Amino acid sequence: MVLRTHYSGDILPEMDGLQVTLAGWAHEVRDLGGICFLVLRDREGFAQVTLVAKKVDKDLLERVRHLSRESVLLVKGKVKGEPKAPRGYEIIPSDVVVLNEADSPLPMDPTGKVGADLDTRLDSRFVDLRRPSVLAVFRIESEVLRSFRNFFSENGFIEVCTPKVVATATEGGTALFPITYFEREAFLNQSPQLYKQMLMSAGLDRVFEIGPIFRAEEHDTRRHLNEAISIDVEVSFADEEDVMGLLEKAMAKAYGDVAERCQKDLEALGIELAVPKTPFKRVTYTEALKIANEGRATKIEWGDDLDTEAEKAIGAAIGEHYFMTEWPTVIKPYYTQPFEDRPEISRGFDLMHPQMELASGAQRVHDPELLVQKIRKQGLDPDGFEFYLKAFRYGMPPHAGWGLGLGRVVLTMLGLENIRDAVLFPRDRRRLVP
RNA sequence: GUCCGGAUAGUGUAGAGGCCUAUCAUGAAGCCCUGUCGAGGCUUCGACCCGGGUUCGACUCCCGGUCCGGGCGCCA
Repeated sequence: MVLRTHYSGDILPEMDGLQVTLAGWAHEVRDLGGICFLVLRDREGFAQVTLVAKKVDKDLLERVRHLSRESVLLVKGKVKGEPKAPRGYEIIPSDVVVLNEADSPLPMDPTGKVGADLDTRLDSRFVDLRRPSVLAVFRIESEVLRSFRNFFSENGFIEVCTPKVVATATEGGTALFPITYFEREAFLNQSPQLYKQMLMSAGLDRVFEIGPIFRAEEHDTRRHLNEAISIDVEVSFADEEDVMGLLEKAMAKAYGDVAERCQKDLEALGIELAVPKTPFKRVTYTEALKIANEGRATKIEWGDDLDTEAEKAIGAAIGEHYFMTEWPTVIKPYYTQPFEDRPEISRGFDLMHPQMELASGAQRVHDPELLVQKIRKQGLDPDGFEFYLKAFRYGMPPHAGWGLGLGRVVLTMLGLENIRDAVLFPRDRRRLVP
């Protein structure tokens, strides 16, 4: 049985006289003596509950006056259209039921009158999220997810779920979290990459997955976490240009959907969202390197990965979303297809926001011989990849795909300062709780 | 990992050897108040991260630790 009849946001001044039951938290009590205002907060906003001393039951007034902030309440009463009240209405209560009392003092101030450090906020995330501007980020994130799912659905994709517990450090390179799997050692997967590819051999043709990835790197920055949500896509009989096209369309649609459907949340954040124009610019690695090396003391050599300074310089020069293409084959993973006529350059790409990398993808190697060769070249043992390589020997179509970080999409979309602001319960080098 | 900065009531802060019995806001408790909307007024409560050192005296200076923030690194 749902206790409430309406959210605060559902009520309009025209509903004057209607009997309603609201459920939520005691945001504030303003006692003026002869009149007392209780502000009830729920997910959709605030409702003012007005108690006039002379007209209301004495016990009820005393109870409301002594409510502890953030106690959970049921307010039964009548809607009264009232121009003096916020949003043009107030509730004249017949009863206020305390469902659960909140302790005092609170671990942080949910009204936002007094600030709190990010660390304090994350320690008490359940209170932090009671602030509309904090909740707004996650409603927008929900809309981004909805938008991507719709986009994939409209484009003939199958949504899949691949295992997060895996046997081997499949891709090499990045550090994995080891776990105990009965009597064996296992790992938390760093990417659904290999599984997506196997599903191409299976003939699923177009798949996407939205799920967690885990990286045991000891990075300590505003844009890295050890657990992240990846939006992963793989498409058969397609090349890198095809999947870049999908990615930029999906991104523009996500921005468009948020701009259209999350106006209240954007307002709460004070953001006017500009939808990026498609197609995004294509910048080759070689061109980007030229920009990065301008006026730089220690030049980056062709074939080296770009450091943070370079990424920022290029981002500043381009000023909008762009794809970085034609990466040197040596700095891309083994499953990245090299150009047939110029094997030193690959069909890998990154989707960049001026501030940071958002996604990375490629036309994949589908020839098993070449794949084995490239695995060896990367210093890895093909025997460990047998479960994966097997899928390439019995009819693997050419395919391409990408992986996009959800947190970074939200972070850059909303201009947040820290990836931790875009994740409900972030996991980093130090934080494992809550 | 490394460099820089920081740690003061529940929360956010001021104070830079004795002025500290530590500032302000918020909060909590109480009182006054009939239209508040960050209500207002009055009273009360509540704190110097840990360990060592320097000094007559340390919240303040020095050393070490822990934790936090930022930059970089690491990040197929």
